[in-house]
Amino acid sequence: MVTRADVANRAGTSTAVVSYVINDGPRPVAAETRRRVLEAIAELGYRPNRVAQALRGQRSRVLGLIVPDISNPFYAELARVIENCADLDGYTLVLGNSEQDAQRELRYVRTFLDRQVDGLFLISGSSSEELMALFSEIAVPFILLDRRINYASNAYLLATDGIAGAVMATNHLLSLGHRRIAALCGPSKMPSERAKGYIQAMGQAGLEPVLYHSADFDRQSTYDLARDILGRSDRPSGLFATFDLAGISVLRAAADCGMRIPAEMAVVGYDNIQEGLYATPRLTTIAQPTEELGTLATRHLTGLVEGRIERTFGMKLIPPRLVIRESCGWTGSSKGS
Amino acid sequence: MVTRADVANRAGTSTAVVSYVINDGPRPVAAETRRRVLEAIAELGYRPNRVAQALRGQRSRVLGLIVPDISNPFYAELARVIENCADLDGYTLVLGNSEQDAQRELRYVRTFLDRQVDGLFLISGSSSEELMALFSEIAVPFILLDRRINYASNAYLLATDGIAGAVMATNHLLSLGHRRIAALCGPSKMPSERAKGYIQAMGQAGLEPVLYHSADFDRQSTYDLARDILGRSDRPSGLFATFDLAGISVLRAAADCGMRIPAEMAVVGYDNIQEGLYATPRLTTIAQPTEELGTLATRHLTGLVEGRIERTFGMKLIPPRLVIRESCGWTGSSKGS
DNA sequence: TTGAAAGCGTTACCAT
DNA sequence: ATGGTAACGCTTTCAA
Repeated sequence: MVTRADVANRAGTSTAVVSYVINDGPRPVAAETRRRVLEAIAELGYRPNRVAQALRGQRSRVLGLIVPDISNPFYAELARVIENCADLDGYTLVLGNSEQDAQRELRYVRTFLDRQVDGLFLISGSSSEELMALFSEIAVPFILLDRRINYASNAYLLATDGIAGAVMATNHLLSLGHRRIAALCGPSKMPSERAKGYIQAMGQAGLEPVLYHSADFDRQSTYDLARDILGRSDRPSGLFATFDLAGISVLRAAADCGMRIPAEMAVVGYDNIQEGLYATPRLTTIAQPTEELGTLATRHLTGLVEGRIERTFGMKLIPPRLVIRESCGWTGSSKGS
Repeated sequence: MVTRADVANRAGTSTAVVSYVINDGPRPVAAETRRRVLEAIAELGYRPNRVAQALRGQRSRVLGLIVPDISNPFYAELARVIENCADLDGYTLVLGNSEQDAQRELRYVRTFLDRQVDGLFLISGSSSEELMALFSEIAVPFILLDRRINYASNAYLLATDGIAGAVMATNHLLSLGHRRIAALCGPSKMPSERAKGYIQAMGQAGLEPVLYHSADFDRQSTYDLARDILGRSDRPSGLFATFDLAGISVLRAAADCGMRIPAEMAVVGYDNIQEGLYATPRLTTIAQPTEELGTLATRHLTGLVEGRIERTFGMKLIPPRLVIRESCGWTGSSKGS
């Protein structure tokens, strides 16, 4: 490994001066000396050791991202945006799959902290209570993403407005004339904003909410639940799947039950993952602006890290939007995207 | 930050001894001293700084993963397996999206190397020639994953046998009676093993291969291409999509053209991403054993890193397997999974 | 059995 | 304008 000392040696100067030219400061270097240093760097193919820099300075230029499951398309799409954005700002991303497990989340937070990450993105699958213990440990800027937590603490939260989105979804079904509308949610131990929005909209319409909970957030368990729901005699005519993966499972389950969508049942999803646009029928859904969410999150976090932004605690809710496609029938108002 | 010195202080001993108890060596510690140290660690909540450890030792316990695009389900699923496996072995994963760009791959390799990763997984989107420059820079154990590269160098390659898989796919179509079989491939600048296998199988059957190339590996461009193919008067009766994302685009395009699958056209995909099992119709495909691939890759890389495995250059090809579902019609032989 | 100290590659302060 | 050097937190050798 070629080190700074080698460069200094070759350029006939000291390591301090090499630092000055590399970092353009904190002190000036004579033009001629700078030239020699640059030359030595090029000749030796020297590149600074980031680990040493991280140890010495306070900055590693590494950001941590903890997601429940990277193979879930929504998180994968978000991770892509964040990684790209971070890379643009000169940050490297370390990744952790928490599997919705509070213990694992905590473990990753610690590991990342021990690795001196400059900041942390956390898409938590845990409840607010479980998170409290975690919060107090996080000594770097961090952003809670996507899942709305009942934080009483030092977090900055960035998400789409789940209540508003769910209200939109439910109202869309309502506007299409449906009255027996159910919601397909994830595991019940995690009451979501989306369920709340659905309940609220149903209440406003004077209707009784019906919630179904899947065992997990994956395809298999949502498919199983969907089969179950579709097989019931009191099955709803409109279904709000609180995440697209579940919505797509419903599509599949309906096909397997010989039930046509949207003719015999309307389905709205939530997230707007790419897959929904290619599903058959195309899934009507509530769009989270993934690009915007990821970009804002990264900008904010790097801003915090670099001290360009004042560390304010609070949250920013991005308005979701309804994307009308085929799974609820046409209203003729939009073609969707 | 609580450091080793604080612990030593509190325990009334030296930092060396603290090291000995933490690392269980390299030298023994008296039971009583060890007790005091452990106590101090617990009381102070001390955790070793991994950056300092990495700088001092030669090991960072970080592995790099470079994928073309983490939002591609196949890579996301693979990344998940790798991350889990690495975590089990005590390694943290850093992630890079290369976007199939040789320049970006090189940039990530360098960045990761500068961060002292212990090893590297590379799923390259580049040609063998472009990679040569890159290979020579990699000074740590590394594994080429999934894409078969014409390496002449120091890489260990782990992939499913693309030729065998493509032959399987083509033969399946052939066995169903199809004669006009085309292959839908990714960008032509990247001739794939899969295309070769298809050509080979067609040749063996005395048939003329027909290759179509999409502009990119994403859904949009494969969908566009599929529309184009389906609209042709000389359209094939069987289509081999060399990756599932493309296969699913074909499904969608067919629905939009009013063409029924498998009745009017048979489709086989490749990769066996989860999505294919929930698509309508369910996609018949060639399965890459993602779990096995990721596990083997990680085991091998950590083995290399830890010197448990001799560094042999070469490749390991895992046999793919045909998963028969609905998109080619039934042969009655298997129900698929 | 344990303490002191060198050294990993940087950075930045104190000198000159 | 530049050289020397301490310090970042850790590991391990050398001495005791």
